[in-house]
Amino acid sequence: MNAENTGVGHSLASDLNVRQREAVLYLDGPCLVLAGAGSGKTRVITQKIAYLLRECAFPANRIVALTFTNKAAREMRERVLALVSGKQAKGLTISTFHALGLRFLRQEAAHFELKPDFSIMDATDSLAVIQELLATTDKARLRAVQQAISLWKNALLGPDQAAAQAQNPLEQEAASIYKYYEATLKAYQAVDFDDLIRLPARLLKNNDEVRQRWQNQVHYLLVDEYQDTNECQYSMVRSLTGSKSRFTVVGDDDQAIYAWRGATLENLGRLTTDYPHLKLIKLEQNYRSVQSVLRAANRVIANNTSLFEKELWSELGAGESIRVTAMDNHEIEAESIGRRISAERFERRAEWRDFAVLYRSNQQARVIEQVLRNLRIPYTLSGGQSFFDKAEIRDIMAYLRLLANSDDDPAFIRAATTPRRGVGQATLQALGTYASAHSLSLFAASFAITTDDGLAQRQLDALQSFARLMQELGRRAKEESAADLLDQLLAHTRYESYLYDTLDNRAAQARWQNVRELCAWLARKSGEDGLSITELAQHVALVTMLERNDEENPDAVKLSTLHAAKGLEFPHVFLIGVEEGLLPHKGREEPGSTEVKEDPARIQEERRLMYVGITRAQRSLHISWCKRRRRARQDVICEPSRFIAEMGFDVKKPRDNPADEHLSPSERLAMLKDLLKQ
DNA sequence: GCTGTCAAAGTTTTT
DNA sequence: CTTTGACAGC
Repeated sequence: MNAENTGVGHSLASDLNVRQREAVLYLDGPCLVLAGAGSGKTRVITQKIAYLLRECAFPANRIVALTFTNKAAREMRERVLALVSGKQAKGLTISTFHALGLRFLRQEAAHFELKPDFSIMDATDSLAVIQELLATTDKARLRAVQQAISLWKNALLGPDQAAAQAQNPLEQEAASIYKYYEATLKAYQAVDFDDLIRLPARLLKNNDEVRQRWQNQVHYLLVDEYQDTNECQYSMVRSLTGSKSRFTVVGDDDQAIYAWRGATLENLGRLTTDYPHLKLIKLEQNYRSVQSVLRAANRVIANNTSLFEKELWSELGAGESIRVTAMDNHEIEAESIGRRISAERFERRAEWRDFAVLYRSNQQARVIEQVLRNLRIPYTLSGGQSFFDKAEIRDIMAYLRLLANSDDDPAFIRAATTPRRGVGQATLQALGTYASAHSLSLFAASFAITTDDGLAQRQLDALQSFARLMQELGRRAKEESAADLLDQLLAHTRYESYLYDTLDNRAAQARWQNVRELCAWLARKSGEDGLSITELAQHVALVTMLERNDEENPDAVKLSTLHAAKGLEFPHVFLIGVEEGLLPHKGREEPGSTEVKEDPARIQEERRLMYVGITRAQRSLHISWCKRRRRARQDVICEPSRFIAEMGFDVKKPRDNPADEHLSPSERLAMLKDLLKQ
C-alpha cells in the first residue's frame, strides 16, 4: 500500500496493508496478530520470516514457525521459498507442533527412559491399549476414557493429579486406567500423539539445562492458528521463547474449532496478562469475500461472546445474495447440488475447481460423491478416512514398526496375525502371560517360550517361524535399503496372495495398489531424505495423507469437512446439511439426564464452524438444509439450523433475503453489475 | 484352536 | 461400503 514510505520497502512485498506491515516489522517483543478470516495472516507470517532472514540477518536455523497441519507447514514453506533463496532458508524450521515434539523427543530421549527408536501410537492403537486394560468392548466407555486421558495430557496433568480432581465414577475409572496406560506405553517403548507435545513441554518446564539449550536454539518463534493451541502447546511456546519473548502468534478467536481436542481459547486472553507488553494487531480487512458473504458471517458470529471485538470488511463489492434452500432429503440435496454445480459452471464460465461442497461430518460426502460420479463431475475429497488408516497400510506399518522397535507389542500382534499363519487368540494369550511374567516383549518372549508354558507344538512352531522371520529381516534392515527390505517383507509374508485369497479380485487389487503406493512413497522418503526404518515409521505416524506431487486432476470440485476447509477459499461454496442436530451438531446424548441441556460453549464452537464455512466463500454462497434425513436407521424430521436465522434469513420466506434489505442503493447497483458480469 | 463365512451395524470434527 | 461380531467347519 505505502511501501515507498518506509525504508525497508524495497524487499518487502508492496501489497501489505498498514496493519500487516506493522505486524511484519514489529520485533521488539511478543506480538499477537488477530487475523480475521481472509485477512492475509499467512502472508504476514511468511513475509515476517522473509524479513527476519533478509533484513535482520537472523540465521535460518534459529527461526521456528509452527503450524497444526502438515499441509499448512508445507504451504508456508513453499511461500517462504518464493520470497528468499533456498540458501537463505537452509535450516529453517517450519513444522507442525507434533513434528517438532518428535524431533525434541528423539534428541532428548535419554531424559524419558526412551529408546531413540520408540514407536508412536495413533488413536486406534491407544484405544486398543485402553480396551486391553479396561477389558470391555463397550465402545462408548472406551472412547470416554480415551478422551479423558487425552484431555488430561493436553492440560499437562499426570495420573495422580487427574485422580485427585476426578469428579465422578467415570473420571475416577479413567484416572486409574491413565496410570496403567502410561506404564503400558512405557513397556512398549511407545508414546502417543499427546505425548509428542506433553513430554517436551514438561521437560522444558522442569529442566533448566534443557530449556536453556533450546532457548538458545530458538531466536524467533512464530505460531500459526494460535487459537487452537492447548495448555501443553502454550507451555512449550513459553519455555522456548523464555524471557526474551521474541515471538509472533497469529490467530482468530472466531475460528477456534478444536476445543474437543483440548485447545483452549483462554490461551489468547492469557497472552495479554502473561505478557503485559504484548503488541496487539488486528487485521480486519478481508481480501477474500464479497460483502454479502461477510455480512452473513459477521451476523452469525455476533451471537458469540467474543474475546476481541472485530468486524471484517472488504472492498470486493456487494456480491450476490446468499441462497438458502430447503431440500426434502439428503439424496435430493446431493442431486440438486450436483446439477447446480454443473449449470453454474456453464453460466458463470467457471471451472470445476471454483466450486466446493462443505459439510459437518464425513459421512455426508458419500451421497455427494455418488451423485458427482453419476454426473461425471470430477471431484477431490479432503479429510475423510486417511490413507494411513486403511487396513492394508496399517498391516505393512505394523511390520515396519516392529522392525524398528521390537518392544512394540501392538505392532507384534498385528504383524503376527496378518496374514494368518497359525498364530491366534490362544497363542497370543499364552505368550502374553509368559511375557508379562518374565518382563519381556512379546517378540523376545517368542524365543523364550516353550511347550511347557501351555503351547502346543503347532502353535509354538507357527510363532517361532514368524519371530525368526522378523529377526532375519531386522538383521537385513541395517544393511539394505528400505525399498529392498519392503520387497523382501512382502515376498516372505506373501502379502499379495493373502489379499487375493481373502478378498474378491476388485478389492484385492485396490488394496494391493495401495500397498505398492505406500512402498513407493516409503522408498522415496528413505531415498530423498535419507530416513531410516525407524524414522520412516515415526514419520508415517504424523502424516495422514499421501503427499502426492500433483493431483491427477487439478480441475475438480472440492469436497471437504468444515474442519479440513479452514484456511482454504473458493469462488463458489455450497454449505450443506445446515440443520439443527448436524450443524450445530448434537453430541452424544447423556444417558443420565433425560432433558437435553445444551452446552453453550459447544454451541459457540459450532457457530464458529459455521463462520469458518461461510467465510470460505469468495463470491457466492449456497446454503442448504434437509427436511428429512436418515439418521441411525430411521428417517428423522429436521429443523433448519438456528444459524440460518442468525444470518438474517427467514426460511418461511425463502425469496425474501433480509441481507439485501440493508444494502445501500450503491451496493445494490454494484450487486447488479456483478450479476451481469457473469 | 484357528480361520473363514455370514450378518449387522455404524460415523464429529484430526495431529 | 466397509468394518466389526458371532458361529460353525477344518
